[in-house]
Amino acid sequence: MDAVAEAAGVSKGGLLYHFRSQKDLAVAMCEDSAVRLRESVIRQLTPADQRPGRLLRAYVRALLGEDSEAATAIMHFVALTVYRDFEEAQKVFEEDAQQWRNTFNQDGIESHVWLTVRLAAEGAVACLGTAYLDSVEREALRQHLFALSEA
Amino acid sequence: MDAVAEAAGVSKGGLLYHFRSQKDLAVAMCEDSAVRLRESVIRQLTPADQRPGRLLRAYVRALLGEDSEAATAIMHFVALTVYRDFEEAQKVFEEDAQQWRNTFNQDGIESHVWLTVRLAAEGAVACLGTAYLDSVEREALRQHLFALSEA
DNA sequence: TGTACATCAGTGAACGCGCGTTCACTGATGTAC
DNA sequence: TGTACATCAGTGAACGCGCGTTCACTGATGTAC
Repeated sequence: MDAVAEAAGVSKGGLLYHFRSQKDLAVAMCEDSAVRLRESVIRQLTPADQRPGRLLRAYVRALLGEDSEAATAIMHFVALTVYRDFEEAQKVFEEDAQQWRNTFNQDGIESHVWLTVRLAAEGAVACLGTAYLDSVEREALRQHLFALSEA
Repeated sequence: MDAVAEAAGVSKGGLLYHFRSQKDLAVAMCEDSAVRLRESVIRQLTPADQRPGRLLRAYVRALLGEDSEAATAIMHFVALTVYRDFEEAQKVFEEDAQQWRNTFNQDGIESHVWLTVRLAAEGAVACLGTAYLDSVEREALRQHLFALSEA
């Protein structure tokens, strides 16, 4: 709460005025991170690319692109992990998950392909900033995921 | 600390006798989860399978197999996420990461392939128990990752 | 146009509870003589 | 073989600090008359 209040430039009391409790704030943060990730992916859609898998490629760019975009993605996956056992947050994620399923199913590629590419990108995001994925591996993965999305 | 002490069948004081502080305990838990995952993967190695990618297939089985094995994997990836900014824990993970790189490089398949399959499996583990991956998708992914590991 | 009242978006001090940590103590086991 | 002392693996009560929450209060803005 201290950290969030400071980052928001508000007193702790002021923060609690907008969110009745820490749990409320947590749920709001989960919602926000989901929305931000969605917006980030949409920003990565390029009009030039209209082939099947264009959404998937935008997803990969959002997750494994420049660091500023990746930070958004990291936040969402950290939230998903940290609030894994927090019921109210899971409800938020359920809706988000269903939306993604729907949009990926309209992307024109087989579901086991987008599942693989998408989860590989997410696995990579979870490893960003850790010793499990260096920048060379990250770039190699990016290229291979683009290739897979064209099949 | 309460939860760990209770699970270990010891008083909180007794727990602190073995680990000088909560941080010490956290580092030990990270080490333990890394070791357990490694053991879990080794258990999944089958003598019948000597083709290239056999380690990768064992990895996929350990992460996406029966729930009892998957729980071990989940614990490791939750630890990696939760202690993302905890220096002492990252040192543990660095060594683990290097070991995995070495063993995968001896598995007889191209690095961008094992990177993709491995990260997809890890991404899936992170989603297990959440709304982002149901059991049908999990099984479809498993089969596709096996297929990719044969190429 | 001025006055009175209401609402809103906060402040910051105080509270109190949970939780990590400390500490004096204990019973069992080992060791020296 | 008995005695004295040391070490080990804990116990459980107490401590104290951090942190989420509450609350009385405030200044700015809006509204009714």
